[in-house]
Amino acid sequence: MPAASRAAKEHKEAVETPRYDERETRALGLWVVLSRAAASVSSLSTADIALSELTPAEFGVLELLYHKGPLLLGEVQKKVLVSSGGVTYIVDRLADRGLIERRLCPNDRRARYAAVTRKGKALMKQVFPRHAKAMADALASLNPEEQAQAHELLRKLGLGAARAMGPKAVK
Amino acid sequence: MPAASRAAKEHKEAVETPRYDERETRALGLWVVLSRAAASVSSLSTADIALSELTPAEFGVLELLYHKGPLLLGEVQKKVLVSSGGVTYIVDRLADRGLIERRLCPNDRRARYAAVTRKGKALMKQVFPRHAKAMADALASLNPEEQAQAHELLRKLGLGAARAMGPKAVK
DNA sequence: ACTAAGTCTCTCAGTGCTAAGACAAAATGT
DNA sequence: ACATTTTGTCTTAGCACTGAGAGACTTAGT
Repeated sequence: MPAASRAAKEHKEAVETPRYDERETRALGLWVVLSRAAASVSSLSTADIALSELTPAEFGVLELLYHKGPLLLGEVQKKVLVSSGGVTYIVDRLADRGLIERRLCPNDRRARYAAVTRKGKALMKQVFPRHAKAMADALASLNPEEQAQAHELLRKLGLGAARAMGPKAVK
Repeated sequence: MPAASRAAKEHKEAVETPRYDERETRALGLWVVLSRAAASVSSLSTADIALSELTPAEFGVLELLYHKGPLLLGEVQKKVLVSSGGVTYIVDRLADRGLIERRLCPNDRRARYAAVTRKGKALMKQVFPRHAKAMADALASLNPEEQAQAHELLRKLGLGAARAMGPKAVK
């Protein structure tokens, strides 16, 4: 963008946007419905997951490993957005129940893989389809077209917000 | 992803990826971007609120009382979606810091009002505008039109999900 | 009146998580 | 070769909640 037209645009906004806080009102309103929608859907998701005697975070890790195969704990952490201590805790619990197991990493003696056991696979095979259906039902108030629109908007929003918080990784 | 290439990709580690129907795939994908977007925006919100030495829940209660005036604790609970024990806890903390105070209810001796003190008002007066701006920035990757679309879709989604979980109040 | 049921707040034990730091191993620089 | 920095996981302490229940009070039914 040429400097001249940018300056023109800035001038224009400064002049023609007297109600500066309309932007904020709109944003706050959107943030309210966003967090409420997420909370409601999350509540349905959690309720379904609880039927399997798992917490959402446990389910998240188990499902991740089920669909992606064995992963290093650090990779798991990046995917599920939990602190490093949290990953250890969750993996401990799943391992105690025999649903996953830790494996040594041949190239790096600090690292550990987490891998779903046969028991874990059996559980997911039984539980995941029901969960998928529960989520489809939870979002059914939007028709496919609307879901596609929402998906695109939220993707954009999520990326923008993630960028805005900088590369601030979860520790 | 075409079924053929997915099958080829799976060959590596014997990961079982049964085919789910399109409705469920779409719903799961939407749920992922929804929760990620909410998490990112929430993270920005929390970071801003933390500058005032408040947790998000404390800020939520304080802001609610600031804008709506004194409310019974039960009313507060309904608005901020926290358990009854949580409301007591949060109100305790805000009251300890002198930002709000409890008041007797003339008509019902069980009930208590929570009301923002002068100190609490002063804090909000100083902090809220900055927070509003922070949220506007956090959502700025969507233009006003897109924000309006997202608002409408999320409102619909949230209402549908809330209805689906029945009148299951927070205890 | 009296009882039963409902409502409002608070208590308390328990939980899933975070943050900070410790430790070991690996990568990088010198 | 060695020192430094970085990386990957685990440990520990602590926190912001939740859930179940109790006590105090009100309301409704008889």
